[in-house]
Amino acid sequence: MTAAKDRVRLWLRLLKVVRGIEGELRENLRREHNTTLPRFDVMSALSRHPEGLKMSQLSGVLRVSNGNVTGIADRLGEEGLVERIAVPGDRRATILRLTKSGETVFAGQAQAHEDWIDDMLAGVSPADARAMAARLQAFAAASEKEEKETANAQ
Amino acid sequence: MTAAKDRVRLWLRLLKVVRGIEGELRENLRREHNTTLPRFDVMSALSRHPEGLKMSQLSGVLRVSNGNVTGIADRLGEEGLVERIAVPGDRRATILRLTKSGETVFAGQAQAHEDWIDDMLAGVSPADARAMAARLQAFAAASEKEEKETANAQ
DNA sequence: TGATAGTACTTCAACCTTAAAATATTTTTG
DNA sequence: CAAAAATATTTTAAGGTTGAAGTACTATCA
Repeated sequence: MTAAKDRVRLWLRLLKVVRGIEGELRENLRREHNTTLPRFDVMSALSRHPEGLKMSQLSGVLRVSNGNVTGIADRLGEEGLVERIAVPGDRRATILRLTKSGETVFAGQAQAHEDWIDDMLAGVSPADARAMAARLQAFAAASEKEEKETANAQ
Repeated sequence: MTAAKDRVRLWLRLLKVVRGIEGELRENLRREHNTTLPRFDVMSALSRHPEGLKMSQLSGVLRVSNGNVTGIADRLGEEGLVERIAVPGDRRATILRLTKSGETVFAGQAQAHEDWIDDMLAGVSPADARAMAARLQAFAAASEKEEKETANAQ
């Protein structure tokens, strides 16, 4: 009975902490780098795939809708930070990748991001950080597994 | 040096888990209750204050912008779930509160919300939930304290 | 091969979100 | 008291987000 209440309380705390950090990141990105968290997320994903990602792969790894990525890619493209590249052999698909300029700009943002997080989570020891990350990883893995099984059962 | 990387990894995991749960909640709210998370959040805050909250108090407790609450209140108002009430003695302010209908509707949503969370976090024991919630609470308190001191120092 | 199903992406309408500007009112203060 | 500062809310412009509909292309298979 109370178990549910305990879990809800945990969820609300989790949400509050994450939203707080997210808000501060958003504000820092805007103020110091004139960008947004979604743009940062897209560039971050692309930076981990120097050869680029198809639009659909990108929305897959970011877990956002297809149409969403279209708009962000458009705006990043206008600023010359990313470019769309045709996929040989499939005229439906497009690959998005960072431009040289995009790589340079992102490098600066990524370093700042790491510093901000390190600062905000300074109260968490590296050991605790690793322990919690491992727990969360286990939880996320279990959730995904269950999701798949549910999907298969349909 | 690695401390920063450990903390960033923790942050990314945290973000992933919270976004996953948030996404599922959003989808459930839409599918089963024809509403959204922001609307649920507003009604939840109001349900904890049966006498209503001023618009500014509401944006304060939800930690969102003023203009944001205006729009959500408008839409909830159109459906008769909340009502704006004049504040005697201050014609600038408005109090927002749940209508009878809003209370009834929210009661159903809140129960479903609790069930969903309990289900999604079933893998977390009540003891673990309490322990983590306490940690997060301490972290949030420390962050807020620091924020205040920084503000005062200016 | 040619209809049909499937895939990749974009567009659309509706809503959420913010920061900044605008409006209206109250409080402070010279 | 009148001007100025502060407060409470709304409006606005720009962007983010979704699910669904639309467009274009590719794959299947009868």
